[in-house]
This record gives sequence, structure tokens and C-alpha cells, in this order.
Amino acid sequence: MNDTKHFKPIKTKRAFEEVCEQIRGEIQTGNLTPGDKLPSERELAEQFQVSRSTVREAFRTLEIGGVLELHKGVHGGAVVVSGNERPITQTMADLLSLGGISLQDYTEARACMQREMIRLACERGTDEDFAAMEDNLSRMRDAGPGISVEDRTHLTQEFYDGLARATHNGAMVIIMRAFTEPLSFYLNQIGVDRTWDVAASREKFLKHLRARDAQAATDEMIGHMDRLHSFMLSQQPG
Amino acid sequence: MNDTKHFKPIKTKRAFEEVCEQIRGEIQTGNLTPGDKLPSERELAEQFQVSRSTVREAFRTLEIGGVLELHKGVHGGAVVVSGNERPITQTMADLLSLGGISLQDYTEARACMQREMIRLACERGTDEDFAAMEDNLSRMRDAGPGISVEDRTHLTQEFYDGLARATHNGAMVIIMRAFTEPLSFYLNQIGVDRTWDVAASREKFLKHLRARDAQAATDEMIGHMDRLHSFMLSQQPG
DNA sequence: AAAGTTAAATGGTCTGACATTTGAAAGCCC
DNA sequence: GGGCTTTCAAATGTCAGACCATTTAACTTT
Repeated sequence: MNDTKHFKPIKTKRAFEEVCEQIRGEIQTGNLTPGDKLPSERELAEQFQVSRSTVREAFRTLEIGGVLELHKGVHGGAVVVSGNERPITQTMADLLSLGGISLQDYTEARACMQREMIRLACERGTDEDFAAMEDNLSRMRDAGPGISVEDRTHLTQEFYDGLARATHNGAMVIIMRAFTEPLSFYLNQIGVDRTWDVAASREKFLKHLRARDAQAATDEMIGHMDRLHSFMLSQQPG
Repeated sequence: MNDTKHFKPIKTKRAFEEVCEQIRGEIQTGNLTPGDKLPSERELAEQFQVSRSTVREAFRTLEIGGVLELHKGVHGGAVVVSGNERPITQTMADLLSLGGISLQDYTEARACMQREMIRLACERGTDEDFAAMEDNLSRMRDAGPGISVEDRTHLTQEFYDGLARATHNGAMVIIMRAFTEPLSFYLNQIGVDRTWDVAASREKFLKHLRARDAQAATDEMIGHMDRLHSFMLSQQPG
């Protein structure tokens, strides 16, 4: 009996977790689909034979998890949504600030993800996809070097969003956002390298993308990220 | 005045969200670090000048978000943890069952992630990393074809975990889990292809990994995943 | 010294109340 | 009748206080 790993840690279930599970179960079986509205808190409390607070905690849990949306007012209530990437992004940000993953690992993983996205975007990107990125780039140029940190990170995020969209893969868009948004937050705090003309690099990048030259585009991006990375590390406390 | 996109949607803040923000703020500034214990619900309610239920909703939110752990009993309370991948995995699963991302996009993204992991694992994987995968593989073989669906998916998850760990990148381990766990859940429901000897494929895969031949390993894995993918689609309702 | 008992602190749940928000219905003016 | 304002009801958001369940330290007993 040396193989005791099948024992699972005991965890007494809390009432609100049971409620969550039942609601999630209804979603997995298809009884509840996006757009459906759940009964009111008071009504559900009766059905589950628990108090309203317990139902509230369950609703809160599912809202934070991006499964429900809660609306106030008469005809308000809990509505099933088709999913929400917010929890993923938020958790990534938390993992970074809590040290669950290091900035090094994070940026490396980000580079890996983008490498694949470039590959897909070169395969499938349409003229509209690239035009959207071009438009973003021109707005960045118009803003000039005096652009505020917030506007600059916002435009940057939009640019990478465009790249992700060019893959025509919904999961990629979500992953991209999970990797760019915490970074934006970080840069808003430590500032950006104002001596650096990012538009020029992105222009070259976009040109390679349009030429479907994944290798050249990747090389351009890696160089870009290396510079960003060393800037961030130089600004990091400690 | 055609550029009105700077207006952000109004969202009246709820009290518990303010509490969450303040606590998250303390974490971002480093005033709260993993291991720190927060005051009790009753005490924090006084400090924030809100009711205990409001503090509870905030705690619940942060617990679900993987930022806090709540312990009962005297000397229990809320403790800051160093991060938790659970919310990411859970959200991925929800996005799949809610249709926020399609099974196709999901499996494609998974293949892309693994492609990069193989690349890194070939660069950095140690003998110990590969030995752990080998051990997992031999346990799979020992279990034989009569293995239960749950045990088989569990071993599979462990195998891919081993691959992720071989990258020596913490973010990759988390991403891998986010992509394998919802799949395990899915396969536990629809069953697995029992005519298929996955151990043989993994053995070849591992051999290529040890030879640091990323291309061959990737090819082996892609073939493996294609078979899995077509099996899943064949079992899908509709 | 070991074992069992008690008490206090804390999260978990319940109850009931009031505040706030929101959309629809009713009423009003033109 | 059309458009505007007022009213109202239902739902979430918050509050206050109580009790239950769990955990652990301190105490008591053997």
C-alpha cells in the first residue's frame, strides 16, 4: 500500500459551492444557455432551501467567474452570458503581482504565444485584419511622441488585439489579452521608454505580415520584445 | 467630435468592489505579500465602515480569484496566497461549455501552445524531467487497456504536465493545465477511444524529446492530436 | 506526561429589514 | 394622440444582529 495518492484532500463543501455546482451543471447539460435568466435570489433561495445570502454568494462567485451577469432594478436578475475572458486576465495580473509567475517566465511565454499567432496570422490574415492594424498604427503615429502613457499602452494593446484577431481563432484573442493587459497595467505604473519609436518597428512588422513572411515578422517582434523586456527589468525594483 | 470612444461605460461601483480594489491595491504596492494574514471579517468591516456581509462578498471574490484563502476556526482568517491557477482553468472550462470559444479554436490553440512547449522542452528539459514523463508512461502501460476513463485522463494530464514542467517556465505549466483539464472533463463525459494505444505514440514522442528533435516531436504530437480531435468531433452532439 | 474538556475566535449561514436602482405603467400637459 | 413627467413595483445591494460549525489554544483531569 505505497500508492496512497488516490486519496483526495478532504474539503467540507460550503452551501454556496453546492449551489454553484448545480447551476454550472445546468449549463454543462445545456439546460441553461447564454441569454437565459435565472429566478430571483429570493425565489432560488426557496428552491435550494437555503438563505438568500447563500444564493448571493453563489451568484457572486459565478459573476466573478464570468458565467453570470447581475442586473439591478425591476426585471433585473442573473443572466447567463456566453463567457467572459475577464477572469483569465485578472488572474494573470494577480499571478504577476503575487509572484506566482515571474516577469521573466511571463514575457517568455508571451513571446511564445505571439510566435504562434504570427504564424497563424500569416496563414489566414485578411486585408481587413491588416488594415485595422494599419489604422491603429497611423493613430499611434498621429499621436506623436507626446502621447500619454495610458493612451500609448491602450493603442499598443489594440495593436496586439489586431494581431490576435488576424488568427481568426477566438481562443487566441483571449490569450493575447491575458498577456497584454497585465503588461499595460505594469507599464502604466513604471512608465514607458519615450526614446523609442515603436511605430517604426510595428510598420516593418506589419509589412512582413502582409508579405506572409512569418519568419521575418517573428524576428522583428522578438527584437522588439527583447528591448521592451530589458527596459522593464531595468526599471524593476530590486 | 467624431471620436467619442474615450467615453467609458458607466458602472456604479458596488461597495464590495471598492473593498476588493483596496485589498488588491495593497498587494500591488507590496504592502501585502503572500503569507500575510488579513484582519477578521468583523474587524475589517469596522475599518472599511461597511457591514460584515460586504467584507464577506469581497473576500469571496478574492478567494474565487485565487488571491486569498479563507480558513475557519480561531486563528483562522483570510491569508494572501502566492497565486492560484484555478480561476484560469475554470474559466477556460466555462468558456468551452458556454460556447465563448469553439472546440475547434480551443484544440487549435492547444496545439499551438504545445508546439512552443516542445521547442522549449527540447532546449532545456533535463534527464529528471524526461524520467518523470517516462515514469508516467510506464504507469500508463502497466494499467493496460482496461484502465478506467478517469484514470486514463488523469495520467494523460500528468504526462502533459511533465512536458510543461520540462520547459522550466511557470507560466507554461499554468497554460498547459488550462488547456488539458477542461479537455479531461470533456473526455470523462464522452469517453475515450479504447482502440487507440496512446502509449506507443507517447513513447515515440518522448524519444524525439530526448533526442532534442523538436520537429520530429512536434510532428508526432500533431498527428496524435489530429486523431484525438477527429474522435472528439465524431462524438460531439449535432 | 498524556488524554480529555472547555472556551474563545472566526468563518458560514440564517433572518429580516431598509436603500438603491431600474424599467414600465399611469398620469398629465400640449 | 403624442410626448413628457411622475409614480410604483420588483429586483439587487447593503446593513444589522443572531446563531451554528469548526478549529485551536488553554485548561483540567487522570
